[in-house]
Amino acid sequence: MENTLIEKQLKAAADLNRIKLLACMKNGEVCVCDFVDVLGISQPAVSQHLRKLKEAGIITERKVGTWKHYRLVENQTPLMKGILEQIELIQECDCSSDCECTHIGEEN
Amino acid sequence: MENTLIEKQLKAAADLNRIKLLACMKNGEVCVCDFVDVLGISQPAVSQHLRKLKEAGIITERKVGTWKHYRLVENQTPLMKGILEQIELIQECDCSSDCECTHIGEEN
DNA sequence: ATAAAATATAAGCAAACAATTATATAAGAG
DNA sequence: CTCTTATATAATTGTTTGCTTATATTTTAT
Repeated sequence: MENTLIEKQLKAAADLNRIKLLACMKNGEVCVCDFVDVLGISQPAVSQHLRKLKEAGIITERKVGTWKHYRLVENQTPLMKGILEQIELIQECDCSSDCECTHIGEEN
Repeated sequence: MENTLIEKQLKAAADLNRIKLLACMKNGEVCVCDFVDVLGISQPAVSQHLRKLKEAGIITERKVGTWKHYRLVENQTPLMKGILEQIELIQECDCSSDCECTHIGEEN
C-alpha cells in the first residue's frame, strides 16, 4: 500500500455523505435509489460519491436489471479496515430499503 | 467519538503533505523549521497544515524559545491510531533535524 | 530600545470539490 | 419499436482548499 493509495482512500472517506454511504453498506449490498433517500441529495450527486469510493477501491458494484447494487469490497486495505470499524461504531445505518429491487437476483 | 470528529480527523489526514508531517512526528517532536525543508513548501503553508492537524486534535505543540515543537498527542482516537499505524508503515520519515533547536529544553 | 529570527495570521488566487440541472445510456414492459 | 425506470455522465456554479506574498507577533540578542 503506497502513499498515493493511502491519500486516495483517506480523501474518499473524508466526507460526511460518503461516511454515511459506507455505514449503509456495512450490512451488505445497497441499491442506489435507497442512498438517495438516506442522504437527501440528488441521484447524480450520489452516483458521483459512489464513483469516488469505487475509484479508491473501497466498494464494488453489481448490476441487477436496471438497478445497481453497491457493496464494500471483500479485501479491504488495513487502513480501510480500521476506518470502517470506527465508522460502523458511530454512524447508524438508516437505509430504508423500501426500493422494490431489494433482494432480487442475489444468487447471481 | 462523534460523526463530525471522524470527518474532521479524516479530512485533516487526507493530504499528502500532512501525511508526511504525521510521519515525521512518529518518533517524537519536530521543529517547524525542519518541516519546511522536508515538504519544500513555504513556512506559512506548513503553519497552516499544522494548525489543521492541531484543530483536529491530532497533534499538540510546545514552545521552546522562539521555536515551536509539534508532536502527536498521547491519547489518539481509535480512528487515528489505525491511520497513524498505516502511515508509519509507508511514509519514510526524512526529517533532517538540522535545526539548532533540536533537543533544547526537552526537560520542561 | 532596536534588530533579528521563528512562527502565526491575513489577504488573494488558482485548483479541487460537491452540489445542481440537463442529457445520455441501458434494461424491462407493453 | 417506444415508453418508462434506474443510473451515469456532462456542464455549470458556488464553496472549500492549499498555496503564495505580505504583515504581525513573540522571543532573544545587542
